[in-house]
Amino acid sequence: MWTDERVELLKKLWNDGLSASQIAVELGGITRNAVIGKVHRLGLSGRAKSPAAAVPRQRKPRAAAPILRVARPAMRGNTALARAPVYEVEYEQEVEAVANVVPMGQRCTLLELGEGKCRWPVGDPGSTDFFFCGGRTSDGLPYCSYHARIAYQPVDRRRDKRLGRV
DNA sequence: CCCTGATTCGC
DNA sequence: GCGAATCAGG
Repeated sequence: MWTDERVELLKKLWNDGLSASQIAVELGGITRNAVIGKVHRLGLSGRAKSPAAAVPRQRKPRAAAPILRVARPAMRGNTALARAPVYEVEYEQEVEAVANVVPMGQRCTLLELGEGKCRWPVGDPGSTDFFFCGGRTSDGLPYCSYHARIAYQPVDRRRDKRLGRV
């Protein structure tokens, strides 16, 4: 039922650049088809050419969130502990870099993981920004080729690579 | 496959 | 007027 109120909200959200499905969720109890249909009838159709570019995703909203780290391969017992402070800082840089590389489309949650999806974790598991890579697994490994490359390098080499000392 | 908006057409 | 089904595109 399109009350004046809901139509008003629809106009606002549509002009704010939200997608039809997002608006459908906001309004509730309605499908994106209904939203699109209404948008057409209102003559609001035709927006920004590239919605993807129009909606820049936020990153690093939190300044100093507590870091909960997941276990990662290639960590070597004692030495890992010794270099933890340094690694911590660099890990955040790595996350930022990786987060900008992994396409939105393939990212997935824990429950969405499955055979053939890269299980590499990106970010702080406690954060809403956290996600698993979800890329195509390579050669039966649980990682995509990109992350497999990182996973099987010793910590030292990985750090060197990040610091441009390769 | 995930998603996007556009269009059609029976209700 | 409404929106599910379908289409075309990324």
